[in-house]
Amino acid sequence: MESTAALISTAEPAAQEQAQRLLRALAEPIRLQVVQALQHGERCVCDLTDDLDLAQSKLSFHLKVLKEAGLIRARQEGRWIYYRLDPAALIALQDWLGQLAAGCRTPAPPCC
Amino acid sequence: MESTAALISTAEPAAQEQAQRLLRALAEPIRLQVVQALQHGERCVCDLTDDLDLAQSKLSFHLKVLKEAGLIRARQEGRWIYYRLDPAALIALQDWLGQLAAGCRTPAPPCC
DNA sequence: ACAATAGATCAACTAGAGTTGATGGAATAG
DNA sequence: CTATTCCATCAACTCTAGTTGATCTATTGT
Repeated sequence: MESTAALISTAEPAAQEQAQRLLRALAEPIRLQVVQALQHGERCVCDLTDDLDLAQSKLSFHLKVLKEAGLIRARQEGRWIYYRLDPAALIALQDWLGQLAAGCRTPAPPCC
Repeated sequence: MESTAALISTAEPAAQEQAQRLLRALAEPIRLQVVQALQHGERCVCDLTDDLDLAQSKLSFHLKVLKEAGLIRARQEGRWIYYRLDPAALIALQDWLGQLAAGCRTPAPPCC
């Protein structure tokens, strides 16, 4: 499960797929809170359950989604598991949005 | 329904709300296709139904979601309605992601 | 006025994502 | 070894978001 962050472009279909995965992962209230909670550094799951006042099972579910999307990474230390954001994923999505925004400055085509 | 694109910041709760709305709107396959189809300029609904091979009702539903999120804008001309991307919304989301990415460079705090 | 076309809206249905509570595995403490 | 803590996983349930087909409004053409 390595980072595919670099090759994002609105043209390539693989890029669209990655953008989609990142967007779907981020587009959920709890997962957005998790991402914000990780904004300033690593947190273990027990910290996050306290911070966000979530059932452990629920948090674990959302962490898995974020991890599979490539947005966060896990590191085990003793019996704790520390999660952290992967900036590359965020930047990849940022670039993808930038390309979209850049594109819509061109003149409109005629219709029908 | 004016643009609130400018005031996005990961700190403010209003910013989180806007980011959430934009993310939820983009995180759907058909809506992502619509956004891509609008990438290079305005299109009317009839063009989009052809381009994406969608039922008119279905497309209309997704256009409404995108519009309510502030990602697209509509313009009527005769009996056609032209939709276009709002670059400000894309850029706002882009900035929001940039702040997240910038934050996760700080050192990790201790746990438990 | 009438017919035709573009597009929005609505109600009923469907499917998938998220929730919940319980169980299981791994690491540590005693 | 046993008990405990941290976390992942699973099955059953719930609920919201998207789909579908029909209907409604507005605009244009004849």
